[in-house]
Amino acid sequence: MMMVRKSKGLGERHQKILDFIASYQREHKHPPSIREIGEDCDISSTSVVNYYLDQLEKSGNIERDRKISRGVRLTAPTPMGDMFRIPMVGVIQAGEPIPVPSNADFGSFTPEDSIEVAMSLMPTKEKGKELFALKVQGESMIDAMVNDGDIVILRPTQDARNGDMVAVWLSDRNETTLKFFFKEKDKYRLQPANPTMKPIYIDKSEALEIKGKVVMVIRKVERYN
Amino acid sequence: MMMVRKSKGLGERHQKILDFIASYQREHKHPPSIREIGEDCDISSTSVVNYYLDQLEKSGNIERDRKISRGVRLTAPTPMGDMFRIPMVGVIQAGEPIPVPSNADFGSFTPEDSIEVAMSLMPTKEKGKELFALKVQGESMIDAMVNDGDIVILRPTQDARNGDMVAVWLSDRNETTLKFFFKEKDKYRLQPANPTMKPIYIDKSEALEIKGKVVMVIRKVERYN
DNA sequence: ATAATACTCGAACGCCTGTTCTGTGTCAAG
DNA sequence: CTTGACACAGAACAGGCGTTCGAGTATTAT
Repeated sequence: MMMVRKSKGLGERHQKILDFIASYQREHKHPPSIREIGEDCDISSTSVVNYYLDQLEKSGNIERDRKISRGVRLTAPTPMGDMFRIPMVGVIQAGEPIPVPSNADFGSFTPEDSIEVAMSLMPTKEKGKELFALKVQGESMIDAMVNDGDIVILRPTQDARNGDMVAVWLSDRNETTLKFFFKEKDKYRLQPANPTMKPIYIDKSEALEIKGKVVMVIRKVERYN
Repeated sequence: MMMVRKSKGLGERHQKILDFIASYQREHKHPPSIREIGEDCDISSTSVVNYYLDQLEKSGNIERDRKISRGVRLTAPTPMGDMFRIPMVGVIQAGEPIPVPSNADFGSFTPEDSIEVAMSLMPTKEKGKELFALKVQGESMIDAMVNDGDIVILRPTQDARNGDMVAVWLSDRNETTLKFFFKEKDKYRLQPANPTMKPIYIDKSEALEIKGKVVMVIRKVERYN
């Protein structure tokens, strides 16, 4: 017959250490040292703290940077810092060209004119790319299911694959629009996102400038606050 | 005549240090040491790094925990921890009721079934509230400018003010819908977000269950990645 | 020119911290 | 009883790290 001393994987000691790391991190903005953990959890020896820390690492509750001071960090509750800052470079509306930022602009973003998006929300490996955001002005994009005030996040590009939602400038028509892009035999098909609406066709002779690929749309439904 | 050596507040050296701290933090999950900064920025003396760090602290670009190893952290680009974790409790579609989570559910969110939203994106003081997210299934919400696959974030509530976008369950019609809510003299007007579409009117005798107020809509336009 | 300021270097000091090793007591299995 | 895994203490070691000081050089103002 075999009896376990502590119920299962995590004993009371483990939990207390976990809690302490979390609260310490919140308060000090950086992780505690082994000795600080020991002090709080009434462990007089650093080796014992190390002992538990090893277990917590094996069980996946924490990560450790060995040899490095205060190299403990919680795994689960702290995926933080994983936010993406995207510069808000202007507005997008039917009658105006799309303001695509130059590469130089990406370095000097102004915190006020940018939005933050959690990385976990980002489509796969769109992360790390140069993205920019535009605020939709007017109701000219409703056929793309994008409303006035919405924020569209795009990645600058000149070409698109079939099925991509792109922002295009139709210089012949002097118009900016958001559509799904399909290249067909002798023309381009620009399909509205709203399935009840019909596509428009652009002859390949017509000027069609793809400005970017839409990565995300964010709609804040706040009202007079 | 007065010439400034470096353009304004931040010189090239300052900027490089700032950039390095940011990239190091991303890669190592913890801040660099003074010596590591010096190595990267071609500064041979730790005192010089300290010299610049002091300036960056005074100018408010970084925060320092003196005496503590790797106690540098960016202030501006790292308002981190300011993310909101919202439980994804299910799907919303025309033919199905809305799964509103019980209060107890909010505590035990599963990281996998939740999304993170930067607080700066949140409508004013929606922060700290109990919010939940639903994934839109089907194209039945297109009249609300919400497409298949979109994520709607709502705040549970039973009543709405005029102009709020609400998620309602019309039990008489056995239908879930997202509409702008207006209370009129003898009936409710449910206005589609798409301005080209007509509102529907619900008599006050009909059952109209408001399940929540829409706070945000997020559309990820990723395609087969 | 001269002085003040900004910037840079190198080295040494000393604390902080993670690591490791030895030793003790408990408890259950053989 | 012996064995061994487990939980813990204490001490010592070695390296990492922030701090400080003394000194030198360039740039700018007076």
